[in-house]
Amino acid sequence: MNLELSQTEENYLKAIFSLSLSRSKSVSTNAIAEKLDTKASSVTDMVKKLSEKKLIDYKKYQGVSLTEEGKKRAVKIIRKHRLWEVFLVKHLDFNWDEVHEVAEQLEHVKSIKLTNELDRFLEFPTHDPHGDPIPDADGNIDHHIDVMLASLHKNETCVVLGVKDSSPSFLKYLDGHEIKLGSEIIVLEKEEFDNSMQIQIADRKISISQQITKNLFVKKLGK
Amino acid sequence: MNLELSQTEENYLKAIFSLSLSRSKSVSTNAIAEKLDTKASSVTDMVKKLSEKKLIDYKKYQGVSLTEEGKKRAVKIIRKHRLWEVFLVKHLDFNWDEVHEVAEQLEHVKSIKLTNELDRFLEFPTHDPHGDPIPDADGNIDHHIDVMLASLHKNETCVVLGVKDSSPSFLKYLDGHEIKLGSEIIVLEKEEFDNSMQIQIADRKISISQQITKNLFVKKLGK
DNA sequence: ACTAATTTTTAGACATATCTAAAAATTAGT
DNA sequence: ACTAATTTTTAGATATGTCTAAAAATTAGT
Repeated sequence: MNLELSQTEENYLKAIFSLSLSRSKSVSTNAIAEKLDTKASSVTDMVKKLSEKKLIDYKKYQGVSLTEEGKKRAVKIIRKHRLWEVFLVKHLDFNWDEVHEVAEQLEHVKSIKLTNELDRFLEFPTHDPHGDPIPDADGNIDHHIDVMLASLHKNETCVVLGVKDSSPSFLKYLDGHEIKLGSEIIVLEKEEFDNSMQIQIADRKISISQQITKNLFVKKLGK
Repeated sequence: MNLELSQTEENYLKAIFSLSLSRSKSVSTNAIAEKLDTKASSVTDMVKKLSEKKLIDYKKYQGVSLTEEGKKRAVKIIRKHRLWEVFLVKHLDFNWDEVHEVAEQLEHVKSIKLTNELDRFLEFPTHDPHGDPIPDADGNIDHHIDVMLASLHKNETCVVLGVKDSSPSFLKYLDGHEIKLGSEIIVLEKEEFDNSMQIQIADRKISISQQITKNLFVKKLGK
C-alpha cells in the first residue's frame, strides 16, 4: 500500500503525530481541529478517510491514534520539513521566525531523491534550527538535545543548536541580538541572584536573562 | 490586485504562456487541454475563471491570450521553475531528465524571499539546465542562447549551457556519456562527410553525431 | 444517578476542479 | 453557400475538503 496523500491528509497526519507525543494516548477530534485551525466536523470527515486508508485507528467518540504506517508517513513529512528549515537558515539567509511557513509548503513536495539528496547536501544534520531532531532516511529519530545554555558554568564555551521556545517574539529577540544557529558563545559570568549571564558572542559582550538561557539548546565545546 | 492563485490556475497560466510563444496569436481551448492533459470542457471552465480575475483575455470561441498581469504571473512561475532546476542539477545531483517533475512541484511554493534568495545562492544563473533563459526578479527574460556545439570549429573550446531537445532519450544519452551542465568540451576533429565531431570532455575522447551537436547549447571559451 | 455541559458526529450545503454527453458555434470541403 | 467535420461551450455529475446547524454520545457536577 503506497497511495499518494494530499497535502491536507499529510497535514492531518503531522498534527496527529505531534499531538500524540504530548498527550500520549489517543488524540481528540477537538485537539486536531484546534491544531489545524479548522472545525471538528471537518476533522471527523478526514479522520474517517484516513482510517479507511489504514493510517490511523479510529473508533467513534474515542479519538484517534496513528497506525505504524501512519507513523511512518508522519515521520517522513517531519523529516522533510526539518531538512528544508535547515536549508533555508543555512543557505538562504532565512531567520528562525521566517522558515516555518515556507517549510510547511516545501514539506509536501514528493520526491524521495529530493529529500535524500538534500540531506546529503546539508551534510546529514541531526537537528533543525529550532533544536528538533531530524529523522534519518529510515525514520529513526534521535532524542532531543537537552543541554540548555542555562546549565553551563563560567568560562564554558558552546555552540547554539536550537531553541526550545519557538514563539515569534523570542526568535525576533535572538535575531535582534544576532544569536544564530551555530553561533559560538562563551559564558563570561553567571549572576547568582537572577541567573542572568554575561556572554561573549562573536566580538560582542552582552547580558542575557535566565528566560533566554533556559530556552537555548547548545552543544558544549572543549570539555 | 494580488490574489493568491491555486496550483492549477498557475499551471494554466504557464501553459498559455508557453503556447502563445509558438502560436503567437491567441491560444485555443484544445491546445491548452492537450498541453495540460485534460478535457476541453475543463479548460473552458478555468478560462472563464482566469478571465474574471483579469489574467487572460477571453471571448467565447475565440481562444485566449494573457493580459499584462497574467504574463507577469506566468513569468514568475517560470522563473521559479528554472531556478529550482538549476539547484537540483547543480547541488542535488539530479540528472537533466529527472528535474522537471520535481521542479513542477517546487515552482508553486509561495515566498518571494525564497525565490530571490535561491537566485542569489545560485549566483544569479541566466539559463536553466535545458538552456532556457531564467527571468530576473523584475521579470526580464534574456534571449535564448543560440550557439550550438555544431557551429564550433576544430580546436575551439566551450562549456555546455543547455540542451535544445529535452526528450528523455536525449537527456539519458547525455547522462550516459557524462555530458553535463558546465562540462568543458574541446573540438578535436570535425568530420566533413557526416558532420560528426571528435571531442574531448574531461579526460575522455569521444565521437558524437551531428544529431547531438545540433542540440547542445554552448558558450565559447577563449577566442 | 441524573441533569447539564461538552464533545463528537451527522446531515445537508458550498466551492473547486474535474468529467461525460449533448448542444452550439466555427471552420473546412466541395 | 451549404453541408460536414471539428471545436468549443453548456449542462449536469462526481470527488475533495470545507462549513453550519442540529442530533447523538460522552463527561462532569452535585
